Amino acid sequence: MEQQKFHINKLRVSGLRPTKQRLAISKILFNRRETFHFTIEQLKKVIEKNSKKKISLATLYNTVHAFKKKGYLKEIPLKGNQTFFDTNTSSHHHFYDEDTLQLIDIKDENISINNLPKTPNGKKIQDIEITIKVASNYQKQKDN
Amino acid sequence: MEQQKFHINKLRVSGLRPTKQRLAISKILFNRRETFHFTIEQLKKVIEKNSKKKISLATLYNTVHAFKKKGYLKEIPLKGNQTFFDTNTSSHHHFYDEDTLQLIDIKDENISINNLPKTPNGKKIQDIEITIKVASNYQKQKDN
DNA sequence: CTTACAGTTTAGAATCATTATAAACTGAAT
DNA sequence: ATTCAGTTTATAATGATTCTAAACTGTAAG
Ligand SMILES: [Mn+2]
Ligand SMILES: [Mn+2]
Ligand SMILES: [Zn+2]
Ligand SMILES: [Zn+2]
Repeated sequence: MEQQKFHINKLRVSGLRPTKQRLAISKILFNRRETFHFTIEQLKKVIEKNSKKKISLATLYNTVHAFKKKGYLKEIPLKGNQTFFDTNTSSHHHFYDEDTLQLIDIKDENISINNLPKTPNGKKIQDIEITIKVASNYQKQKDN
Repeated sequence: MEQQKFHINKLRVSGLRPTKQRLAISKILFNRRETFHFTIEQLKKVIEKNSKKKISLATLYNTVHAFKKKGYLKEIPLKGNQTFFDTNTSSHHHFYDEDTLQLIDIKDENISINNLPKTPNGKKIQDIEITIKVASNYQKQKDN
């Protein structure tokens, strides 16, 4: 288990105790080649499949927010009842598939916005993240 | 009251009975020169100021959703606990002031996105709306 | 190896925006 | 005036998230 040590160290460095729960969640979130986009509810299901001991919902919330605070996760601004998290913490854009409710990273670094108007007086831009809703054409638009 | 007739007609044409409540809400929403961005809670407060008879919260929700369905309001995709509505129903972009929690229309028609990557297979773009978060520079970024 | 304790986990309660329910009310057609 | 579908309303229900306070545990010190 080389990964194990890696995650333990990462947690220690962050001032977070490497508990069983945090390690289990770390493995599921960060032992991946691809970006992982998820809601807490989705994460719960993955945990229930992969882990024998159950982790309480409160701990899932606690841990995900702790990871976010430490910069290991990003929260994705998306309207809807549930909040999305993203293991890709760089500033980037998304397609949002309204059929499957899945986020898809836009890897193209060349995407750009032109002719941006001046920002309101005394304000600075904090963040620009574009979410492009896509769906199968024939379907009715969601009543979101 | 020319406006009154206008709103009554608009409601009738839409297949909505022109009730006292709907007329009161119509006046507040649509007798404006500027776009109005609001949450239900904000609308409730404006109503309470301007109208002697109170309108139940359920009716506010019902009416706003009815107006949205008829195309007189747009729901703005914005993360957060409360949903925003917009009297400007055209496709357009926003600044979101994180200090005041206010939406501001971007009127510049020339804004454009360049180098958009191809959409996922079999999917069509439904909507692109950009929300640019702004805030006073000196402030800490919101823990949204 | 024990002890001690801050940090962590947990079940369950609380919160809060929104939606559902079902009874009372009302606009408007007859 | 009568009638009834459409509407309003108080209230309950829902569902995601946060809070609470008690039990537990990683680890530093002895
Ligand atoms: Mn809605
Ligand atoms: Mn959060
Ligand atoms: Zn992403
Ligand atoms: Zn607008």
